[in-house]
Amino acid sequence: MLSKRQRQHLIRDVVTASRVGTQSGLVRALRDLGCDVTQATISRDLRELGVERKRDEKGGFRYVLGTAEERRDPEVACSRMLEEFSTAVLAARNIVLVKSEPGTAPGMGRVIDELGHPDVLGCVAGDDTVLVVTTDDAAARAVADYFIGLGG
Amino acid sequence: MLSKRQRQHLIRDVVTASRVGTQSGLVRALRDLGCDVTQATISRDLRELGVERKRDEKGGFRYVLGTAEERRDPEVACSRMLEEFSTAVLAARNIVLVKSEPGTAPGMGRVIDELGHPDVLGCVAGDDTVLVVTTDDAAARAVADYFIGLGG
DNA sequence: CAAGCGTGTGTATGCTTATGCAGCTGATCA
DNA sequence: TGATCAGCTGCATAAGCATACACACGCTTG
Repeated sequence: MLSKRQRQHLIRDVVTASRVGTQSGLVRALRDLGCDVTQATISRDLRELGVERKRDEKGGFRYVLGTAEERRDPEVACSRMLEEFSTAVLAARNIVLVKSEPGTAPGMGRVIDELGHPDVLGCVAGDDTVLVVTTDDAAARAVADYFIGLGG
Repeated sequence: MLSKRQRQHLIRDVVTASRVGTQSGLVRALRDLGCDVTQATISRDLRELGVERKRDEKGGFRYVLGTAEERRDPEVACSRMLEEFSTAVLAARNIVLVKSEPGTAPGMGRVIDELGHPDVLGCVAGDDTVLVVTTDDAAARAVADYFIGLGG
């Protein structure tokens, strides 16, 4: 008998590697890998792992690992993104410019949108720059400071 | 009897505004709003709308609108958003202004971004307005016409 | 008009997932 | 040691969702 932790790890692997879309399918897959367990347990495991069931492109179902972003508080997500990828945060007039590693700006823009910050009107992400438009000049400075505080 | 389109619009509203987590709950909510329909139809509607069922923070379920990038065809997504939520599309210089129902602009902006239209440099979404910046004046007119064709 | 087709819907039902309950196991503590 | 408790699991079943089928309606075409 595998431990709960091992089993859940296995579930992650199976879900990542194959296209299983039902819990009974998962039960079978796990049995083939030497882990005998029932659907009820799988149900609870999937919940604990944050695995989601989505439609795939052909209309069938598929379990997928929840993305990091979906699991987190938006502010935490934003904080991590800023810590990891931002290279500069500047305020200019009512615009905040967030410079980031090449290719990371769209994701950065997304988490910034997710924040739902009241002073942020919206943002435009290029490849390595996010332009955040705020309500006014003071708001831009405040938002920039906020981003810097978050890890930018 | 409401049209399918109206009903689906209503479903979006209900899903956005309240925390309904079952299809029968949705059936009740819609009945209260004067739309009599069965669970089977809701099931099909949710699929067509790309609505997802997720755990909320307290362990219960909740339906949520899928994000733009999770939908298959960006043009279809954009078209739906425009049809349902836009109230005006205007071109001014190299800017296209898309006016929309209050609160819908951020979503609208996202699907417009998703389009990856070559003449669109980026956009900024407020609460009920999306500002789309295009390469030049002619592009703005072309893009505005394109949006109008899509259902704006 | 009639036939044929596509779309939308409800009904009934099957499929899938969630969960109450009880039993087991291992840890802790007096 | 025995009592107690928490965590994990399976079983049985409830809750919830998807869909095959049949029918109705509107459109098109000959």
